Amino acid sequence: MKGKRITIYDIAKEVGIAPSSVSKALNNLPSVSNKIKALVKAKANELNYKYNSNAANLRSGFSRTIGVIVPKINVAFFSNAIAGMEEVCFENNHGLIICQSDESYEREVQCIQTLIHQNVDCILISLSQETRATQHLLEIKNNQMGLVQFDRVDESFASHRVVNDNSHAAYEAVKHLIEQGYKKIAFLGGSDHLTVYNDRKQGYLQAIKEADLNIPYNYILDNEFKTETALKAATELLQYKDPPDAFFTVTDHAALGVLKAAWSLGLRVPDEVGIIGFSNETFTEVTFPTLSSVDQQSRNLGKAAANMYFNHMLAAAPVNTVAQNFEMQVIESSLIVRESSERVRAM
Amino acid sequence: MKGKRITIYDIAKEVGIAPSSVSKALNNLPSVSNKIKALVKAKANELNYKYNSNAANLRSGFSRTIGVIVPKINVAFFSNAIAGMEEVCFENNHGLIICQSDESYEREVQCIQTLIHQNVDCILISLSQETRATQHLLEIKNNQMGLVQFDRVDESFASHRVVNDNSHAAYEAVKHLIEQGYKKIAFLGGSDHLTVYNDRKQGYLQAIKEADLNIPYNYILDNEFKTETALKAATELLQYKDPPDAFFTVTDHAALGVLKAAWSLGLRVPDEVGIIGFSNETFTEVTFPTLSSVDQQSRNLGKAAANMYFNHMLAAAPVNTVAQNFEMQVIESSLIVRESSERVRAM
DNA sequence: AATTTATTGGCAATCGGTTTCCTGAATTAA
DNA sequence: TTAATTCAGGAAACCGATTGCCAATAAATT
Repeated sequence: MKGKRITIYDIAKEVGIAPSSVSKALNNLPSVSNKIKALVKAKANELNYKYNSNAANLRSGFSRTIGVIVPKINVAFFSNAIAGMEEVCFENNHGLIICQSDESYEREVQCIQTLIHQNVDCILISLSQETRATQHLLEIKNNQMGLVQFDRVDESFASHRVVNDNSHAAYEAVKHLIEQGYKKIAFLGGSDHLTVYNDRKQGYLQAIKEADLNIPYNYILDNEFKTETALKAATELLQYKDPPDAFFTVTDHAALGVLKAAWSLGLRVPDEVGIIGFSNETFTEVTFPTLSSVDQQSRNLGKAAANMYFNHMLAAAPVNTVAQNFEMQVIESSLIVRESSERVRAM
Repeated sequence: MKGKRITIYDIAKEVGIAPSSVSKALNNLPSVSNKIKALVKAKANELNYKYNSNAANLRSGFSRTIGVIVPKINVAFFSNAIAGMEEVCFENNHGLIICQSDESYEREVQCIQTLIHQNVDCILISLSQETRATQHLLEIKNNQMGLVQFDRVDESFASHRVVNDNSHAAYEAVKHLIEQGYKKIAFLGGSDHLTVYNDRKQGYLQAIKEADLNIPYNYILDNEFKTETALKAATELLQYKDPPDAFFTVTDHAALGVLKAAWSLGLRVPDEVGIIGFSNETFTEVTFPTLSSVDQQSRNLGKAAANMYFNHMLAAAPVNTVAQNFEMQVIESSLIVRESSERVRAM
């Protein structure tokens, strides 16, 4: 740190008024005349003054910064969500600090510590795969900071939330498969302690039930959300004497695994095997055939999460801190029908 | 802001020593005994003390935070680079603030202002498409903050830099095409004021020249880095009476466009048309056929950019501020050969 | 035993805005 | 004209950690 930074004291001296008045002028407070305001602003500009948010934050208690913790920053869903958050923060003149837990509970706890030290005003978090406890979330609240859970949330922990309509989206997806004439629809799920995956499973089950389909129990698998494992699982299922004629998977990566399995077994998609994945990853548009998927509106979800803070927590006076009621927003997903699930009308 | 935050004063009172000693103990400074250190740390833990970085930063001048500005956060290359930076920052106990310029010069300037206000110690930046001037970069230096340009850099502006070996990588890619027997290799480039794209073009040209191939000038196009435009351009080129037999494109998206063009014209890839893209996007693995591409080691690049600060700027005493010599690191890319460029040995 | 040298810990200033309280002047009301 | 009310702007405390300097005690040296 070398060169002297321009401060409000420098401006005050130049203009010939008190530092406190400079502060008031720069913040457009009413107790200072327009003439002075203009003078101060002009001089600030002239001297190329940069206000020091550390100083301001220290005094005011607000950092005008919010933090976000995601499992993986380079997963399309999360990076899009972050892009949305960043947009909203920028509009509201707030900074955004990003941390990734790398799907580790321990890292997640560390991230929260870091953000507490940084004194962020609010934390937006999507839980890691490993996370079961919520002790660390409690600490956020103990430090008087805002908290918004998004996507991978713990429903038992009271806080504002933004989630997808996972169950309903899955229901629609499976219903679409049924409408296309598929009757033996297998399910490849995720870690079942994560509600996002579990909700998708419920949606699947509901659609199956409504259509009164008879699905063998071994068509319904958990923990098959990666390409490789899904490839293996699908290959096995498809070689049964009574194989599934369609797959609904909780991730696009799993859908890709199924596609590869069908391919290597010489089965035609969608004629002999229908496939729908989840998340609408970029690659779903370029596989052969292209993969149907559920689009989660991740960018909007991110915007909604950030707005949860700006609309419901920043302004809101902390009146009834005891009987708080938390907002819960559901972002609608939409089914993107591509080739892998649309049978040519040759029934 | 409600509940009182625990400060070093609280700890001091409880332990019965001065606040300054608490600070020294917590920072492991030598002028405090181990006994006191243990006492202080135990008490800090007990009281659940969180240190306030705003206060510390204000006094010390360092924020232990670095800022990164990228054109788009949700582009695989950048989100991976950011993931790498985040990792390095985390290891070094620094925060990372992320901003996106959205390919706009104006936004880029605003991002820099924001980061200056936040008082970050260093800014890592990859320039937007629109950016031509570097006035705003100068301001970073005027504010005594570190600056590292990465990927999309302005070579005329003196600063630390981390880039890919774009030219060489392109050269290798085109050489590979030539080795596969392609003779009429077209080039789809990017905005030519960006050195990254221009370097790739130079590498292409060099390989062409060395092989003494005769390429019609209209095979070499700029500003064709998106899927749609590349699709159109390739369709046109492929319908010439003397069409290209291969394409080298500066992005994978353009490569995808070419693939689609070949497809719709009924041309077989790689037999009749060879294709190599750039960036190794996720989707290159799942197209039909799969796309060869250049992997940029984006995560490593991000780590290198962040380490540039930790290794060369943080420790380095600002001795010869005038005759500074800037580090320039080149990250090696590697060619990933997939189906789209590997002709079955049927020559 | 006396004096020099280390070691340990405290005092107080400091970073740069923010905010409360207060004063003197200007405006309005009586 | 005098008293009451506004209003613009200033003085100073404050946020919480850091750090240079100093004092007191302990240790080492002669």
